[in-house]
Amino acid sequence: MHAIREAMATMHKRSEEIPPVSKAVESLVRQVIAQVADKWTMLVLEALEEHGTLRFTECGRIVGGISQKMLTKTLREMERDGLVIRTVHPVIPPHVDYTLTELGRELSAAFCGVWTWAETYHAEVSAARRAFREREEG
Amino acid sequence: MHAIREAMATMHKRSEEIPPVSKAVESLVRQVIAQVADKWTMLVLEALEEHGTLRFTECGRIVGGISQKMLTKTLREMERDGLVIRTVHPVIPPHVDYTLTELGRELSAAFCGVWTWAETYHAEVSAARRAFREREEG
DNA sequence: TTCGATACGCACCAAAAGGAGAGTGTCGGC
DNA sequence: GCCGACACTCTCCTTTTGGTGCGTATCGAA
Repeated sequence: MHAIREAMATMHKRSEEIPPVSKAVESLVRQVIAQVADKWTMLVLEALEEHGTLRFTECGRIVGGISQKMLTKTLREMERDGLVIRTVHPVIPPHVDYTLTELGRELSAAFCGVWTWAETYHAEVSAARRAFREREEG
Repeated sequence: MHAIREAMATMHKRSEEIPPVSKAVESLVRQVIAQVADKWTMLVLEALEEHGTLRFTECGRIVGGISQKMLTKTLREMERDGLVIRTVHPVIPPHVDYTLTELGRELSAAFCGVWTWAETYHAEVSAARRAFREREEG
């Protein structure tokens, strides 16, 4: 918080010509990015994009390696941000469906480039990491 | 770990026709994604893409709200993953330059869609969040 | 009658993320 | 002679992330 205020103060000092509106928008964009650029969010987004409507346990199984706690949290945040719709069927045993909204589908499409990048360059990243480790050690 | 092994076992059971190679690749891709889909990494990537070569303090100022500790860590990880090149000029006071590699520039381009999404839809996200809060409280 | 299935909530705990502030080393300017 | 500049590192602290395991409600099946 202190750091943010300091940064704000610094920005204020040296950005007299930049309109103050962009600052508020940028802050919002950053906030949205920070919540959306999350490992689990990306994985759940992918799962829902690929499989359409999913139930809680099913979603967890497809994502893989996620605990119930994190799955609940991630889905709740996505629901709150308007990325998924949660539909409760009041039957027994309980039945809850999760589906992407249009907003969620748009975000999934936006992340597509990152997935492609990772698929294309993961070998290069591995190589860079090996080279770095050898440089440090050798 | 247990959850992962369970998921693996489940996957194995129901994916006899899927080649096992894709599993290793997917694991790598996920690992890369998890490290790259980070708030600070995205912000530093943006700063370097927009401003070209940057020095340490300069980079921190442009990103805004990042502590030295996190800036150091983020830049080191990006260097390790082959996203930036760190050039030390042995002068006094010290002078260190950070520049994106081709890999980094590609990733930055890949993230472009997410930035555009955030800029386009941040108002919708805010609205969804307000609606959610009212639903919960009211 | 007890068990399993579903979609969680809650409590407890470990690890990681992240911030604040102090220290470092050397030089040139005041 | 002391301060500031730069690019950090180190320590201490709080907050967040994430995992594990237990509890819950209800019904139908064994």
